[in-house]
Amino acid sequence: MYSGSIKMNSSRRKLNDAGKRFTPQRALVMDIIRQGRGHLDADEIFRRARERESRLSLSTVYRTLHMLKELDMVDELHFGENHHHYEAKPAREHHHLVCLGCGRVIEFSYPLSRYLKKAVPEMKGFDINEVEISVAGYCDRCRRARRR
Amino acid sequence: MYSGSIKMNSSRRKLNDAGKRFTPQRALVMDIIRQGRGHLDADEIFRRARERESRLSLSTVYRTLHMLKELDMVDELHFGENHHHYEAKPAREHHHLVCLGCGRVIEFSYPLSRYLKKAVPEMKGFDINEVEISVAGYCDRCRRARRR
DNA sequence: ATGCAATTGCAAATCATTTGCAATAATAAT
DNA sequence: ATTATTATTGCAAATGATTTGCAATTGCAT
Ligand SMILES: [Mn+2]
Ligand SMILES: [Mn+2]
Ligand SMILES: [Zn+2]
Ligand SMILES: [Zn+2]
Repeated sequence: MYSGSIKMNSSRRKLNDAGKRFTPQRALVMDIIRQGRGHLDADEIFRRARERESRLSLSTVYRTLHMLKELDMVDELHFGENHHHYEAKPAREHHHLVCLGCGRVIEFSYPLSRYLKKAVPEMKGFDINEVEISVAGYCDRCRRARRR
Repeated sequence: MYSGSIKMNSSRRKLNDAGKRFTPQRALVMDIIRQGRGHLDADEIFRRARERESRLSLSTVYRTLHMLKELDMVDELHFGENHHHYEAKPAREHHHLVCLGCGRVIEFSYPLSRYLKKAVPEMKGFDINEVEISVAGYCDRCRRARRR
């Protein structure tokens, strides 16, 4: 199903340490998220996984995504749609611009959590688990095309 | 269904100007969002509206929310759940802390859009329509209760 | 008051995600 | 290596949120 890479053993380790089993379907989903360069939704992950392993079920994809989120190996992104997107946990904090015209997702890094802690009084005593900025608008290309 | 207030006439104006009709069900939904001090989800809006007008349908609530969002009279909030929340378009830009323990929503103001435009190079040429920060974590109270 | 398009309620449809369960397979123990 | 123990899987059916088709109703310009 999926043979191996540098990342694979460390993934197996992480799962096993958490009392989880390292299955081929989980390896496949992880691989697709990593190769997909983030921002895939559950169904897209499912479709791509299916090309490689046609017996895989959508429930397994969902269950795996849950688990990976739980283990902090993926982030779940919310683009204001009614489904989520997933990306491999990135090294540095970054956020996303989503173009309402073409759907393109542009990443930018911005250490929001740090700024918030400094700048926002309501933040005192609040223990941050997860911060997400999302910006919707029109990218360069689409903006040009549309004004007129 | 709903009689009137200072806001009502301006709402009627806004709708009519946009070629929309000012119906009692729309007035009711708007009123509930305003009184509810924001952060209600569609179903909660529906339940509250129903107490006052039992024939109102859930589709009408959804259709109205869509329209109000389109006309920029409400904001749709995404708390990382699989449904949305709504609040009357606020005067000043503010964002939300959501407590994973008790569900409480704490507001804070932070002019993110301004900062982003200054600080983020990817922002050049991007035309912002909507910016949302959401922070999930544990509030003061819950944090205390939980550690141990 | 009239006419007509916009809006409504209702039921059925759709979309995203979850769940129950019996069969299968990953790991730990032999 | 074999076996036993349980987590995991696939599948089908359930759920939750939102949307849609349609005939009946109603706002609003005339
Ligand atoms: Mn990203
Ligand atoms: Mn608010
Ligand atoms: Zn674009
Ligand atoms: Zn709390």
